[in-house]
Amino acid sequence: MFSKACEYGIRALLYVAVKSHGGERVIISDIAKEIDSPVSFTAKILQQLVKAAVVTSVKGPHGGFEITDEKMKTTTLAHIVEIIDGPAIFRSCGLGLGVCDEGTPCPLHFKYHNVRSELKKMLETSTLEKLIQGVERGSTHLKL
Amino acid sequence: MFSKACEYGIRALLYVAVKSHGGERVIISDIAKEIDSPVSFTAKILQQLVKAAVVTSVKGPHGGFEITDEKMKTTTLAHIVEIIDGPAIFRSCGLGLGVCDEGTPCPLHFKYHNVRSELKKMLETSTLEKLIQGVERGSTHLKL
DNA sequence: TCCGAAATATGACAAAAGTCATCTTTTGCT
DNA sequence: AGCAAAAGATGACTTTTGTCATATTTCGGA
Ligand code: FES
Ligand code: FES
Repeated sequence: MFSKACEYGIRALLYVAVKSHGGERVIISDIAKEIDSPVSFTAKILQQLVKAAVVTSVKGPHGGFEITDEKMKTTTLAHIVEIIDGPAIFRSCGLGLGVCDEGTPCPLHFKYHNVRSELKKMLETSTLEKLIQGVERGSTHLKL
Repeated sequence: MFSKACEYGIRALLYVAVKSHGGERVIISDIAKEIDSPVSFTAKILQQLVKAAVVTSVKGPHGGFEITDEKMKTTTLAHIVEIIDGPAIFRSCGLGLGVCDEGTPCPLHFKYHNVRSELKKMLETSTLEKLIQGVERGSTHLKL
């Protein structure tokens, strides 16, 4: 469904959000350990998200990643997926036609369109703030 | 969402089904032309589907691929996706956790589970027979 | 029986995704 | 000023996915 980069990116961001919520900055090695992901790859993805201004980074001693309460509230999974995997999943044809167009629909178009809308809605209504609540409560997990 | 192999496979099967419905066998070069796909790659995928007994092939002059009315009725997109891409899309965690388990759910689990079920239902209720109706009517397309 | 048409099998190759390692830059602290 | 800790940048490498090409097998028909 999503790329590995996207999966790691979301999990990393959620972990940063949990820590930032508790007032702590977090370093990449800690993130990778806590979400069980490759360190360097995770770093690359976080860089993308820093550029996209979703998360902020601080270099040097006692540096690390952090995310503001404001960003937690306004950033949705839809944003993150679009940044990392691009908009294709929200727009492209399920059967691989060049464009997904009501004018020349593929045989699956109308049904697929529904499911895709559900997915989109789900991602658009999932903010980081909401998602970390379960993690803080210990009822949901970022690794197994 | 689906791999290219899967997209080509579905489109190829639908084209075979349309032709078989009209009593014609169809050769690989014709399929590739009509669904706008690479010939050799499409051949490989069709071989997989022949092994899985979804479609039948006949070698030699006037050979080609064909699919019975019975198979068109009973074969769903869910079957095809599972044959080509495997069962991961129906079962794996949206955030890449090793297993998708109610016991140790990821923060997205419950919402994701819903969407995934919708997708599954959609694919399970889409038989080849139903899907080719639009193609025969000219209202849906296998290439643009 | 021989020829040609077709699927099948195999492997080389290219592109993309994912992983790993190394070096550079920035910055707080002593 | 110098050290060490951290992100940032870069590139090599591996694996997976997708593509292309070539040989082999099967079989109908002249
Ligand atoms: S045209 Fe295929 S999903 Fe819209
Ligand atoms: S555990 Fe992540 S989707 Fe079920």
